[in-house]
Amino acid sequence: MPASEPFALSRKSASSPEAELPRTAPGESRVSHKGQQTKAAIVEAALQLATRVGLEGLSIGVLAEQMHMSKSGVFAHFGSREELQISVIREYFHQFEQEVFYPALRVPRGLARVEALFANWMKRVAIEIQSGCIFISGAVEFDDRPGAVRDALASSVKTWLDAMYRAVMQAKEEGQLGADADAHQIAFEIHGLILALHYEARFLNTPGSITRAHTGFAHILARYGRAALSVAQPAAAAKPCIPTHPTARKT
Amino acid sequence: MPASEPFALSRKSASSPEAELPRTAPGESRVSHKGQQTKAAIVEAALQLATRVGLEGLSIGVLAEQMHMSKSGVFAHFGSREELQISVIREYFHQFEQEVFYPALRVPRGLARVEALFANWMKRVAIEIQSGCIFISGAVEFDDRPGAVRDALASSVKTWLDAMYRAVMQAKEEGQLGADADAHQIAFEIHGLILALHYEARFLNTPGSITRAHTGFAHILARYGRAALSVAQPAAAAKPCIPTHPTARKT
DNA sequence: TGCAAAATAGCACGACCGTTCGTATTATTT
DNA sequence: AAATAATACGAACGGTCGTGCTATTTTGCA
Repeated sequence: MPASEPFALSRKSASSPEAELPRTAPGESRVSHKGQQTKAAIVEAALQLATRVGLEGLSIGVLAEQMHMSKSGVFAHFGSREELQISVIREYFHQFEQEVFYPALRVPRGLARVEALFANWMKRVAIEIQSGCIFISGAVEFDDRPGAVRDALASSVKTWLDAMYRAVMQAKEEGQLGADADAHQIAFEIHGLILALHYEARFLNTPGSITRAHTGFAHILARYGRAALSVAQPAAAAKPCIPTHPTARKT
Repeated sequence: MPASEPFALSRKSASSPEAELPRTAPGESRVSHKGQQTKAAIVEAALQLATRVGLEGLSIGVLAEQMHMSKSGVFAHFGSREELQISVIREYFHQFEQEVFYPALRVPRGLARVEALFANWMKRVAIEIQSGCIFISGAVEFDDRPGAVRDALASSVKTWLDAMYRAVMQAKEEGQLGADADAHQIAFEIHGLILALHYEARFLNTPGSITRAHTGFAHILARYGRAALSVAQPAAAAKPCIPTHPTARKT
């Protein structure tokens, strides 16, 4: 199981809105699920650890003592450090999917969905200003290091960026963006806003970064068609549909 | 010598256009300069190494064997790994200054200088797509790790970003940008373009990234005032004044 | 309840790390 | 030329890391 291709996000159907615990429902129930439980717990702890210290800084020893387990006990679940790192990436991608991508699918395709995707993305990054983001730290750690980890990382990121691109493309097809709009260019500029936000807010502690990212997004939309109203209405977000709205945030 | 504050870039005067070798001219000529020579050579090699593996990946052992020296011999020049890392940051900042900042000062202040700064910055990042950039990797490695290294890194980056901001501010003061232009916002968006270029070109190998960064910059300028002509003329750059011009590059 | 299998612990290994220390080899000055 | 300081070396220390073994415990099913 080379674990390279992405795990979903390309399949629009994707019914399951919430499926956390190990599958106990269907046919196969042979082996004990105790192992899968603790493995899931380990991955969860590893993800939390990796967001702070990076995938490279992720150490089995530290992870073990945090889990109140022995090093070898933790190690046995993965067989190698690489496999642990890949499991973390897979888990992170899954959370990203659930928090950012799927909720935006409930918004009609077009500009509204693009705005929902961005709003959800921003919401996540705003949290990651404290914790860190392994898609960003991982890119730096593995940009010169070929291997399975880099492949899993790159394919995950590409899958997400491509989803963003497709949403922009749909908005263009629906005539909401003007025929001259370059969807790849737009996706690139949006990506830049997210990266600048992460850099300036997390590393430099520059105040007002969140607002600037939102403003930058409005600028991008304002360049094409009559997207005037969209500037003030970032559209629906995740579950609780928090009224949280930008244009004035602390950090 | 805590080595925290930036090293120049804030002083506009800054006569010396080229001062490489140790100062043998003025009064103090006391100690031998053999040590300083090899130390400079070590720092140079360390910088080259750090751009590829990061400041955290920089190992004294590897550096030593690359210099055909013993570990302790290399170590003695710095006294600690931290001091080595800080020396690397200082050297990188100095090179950045020479290649990006000072050449743009020979261009008249205003929009032209902003374009020159960006053009020079892009030229450097285009090279760093292969080698890496310690301002970017360092931000990821030290965003959660307080200390002297982080301080040196952050102050260097801030100094440069502030220089960019001041250039935009001057363009605004000269009426070339429109009174509604937010200089901080513009600097933020430019920073995002550079970061997106680095991410997509270096990590994802996305073709066309360089062109997209240039296009994004043109979009930013086009939003304010009648900067139509400026889109096609990125202005003077470094020494050789290479005719290199964007709008069509491979990577 | 008993038993195979899965899960975990314990231990040791080799590799690499930054750092220290005593000493030898140079360079520079007197 | 002798005296002295600056450089460099080599070996070793304590530490952390991932990983490979072999026991031991725990789990789930008959």
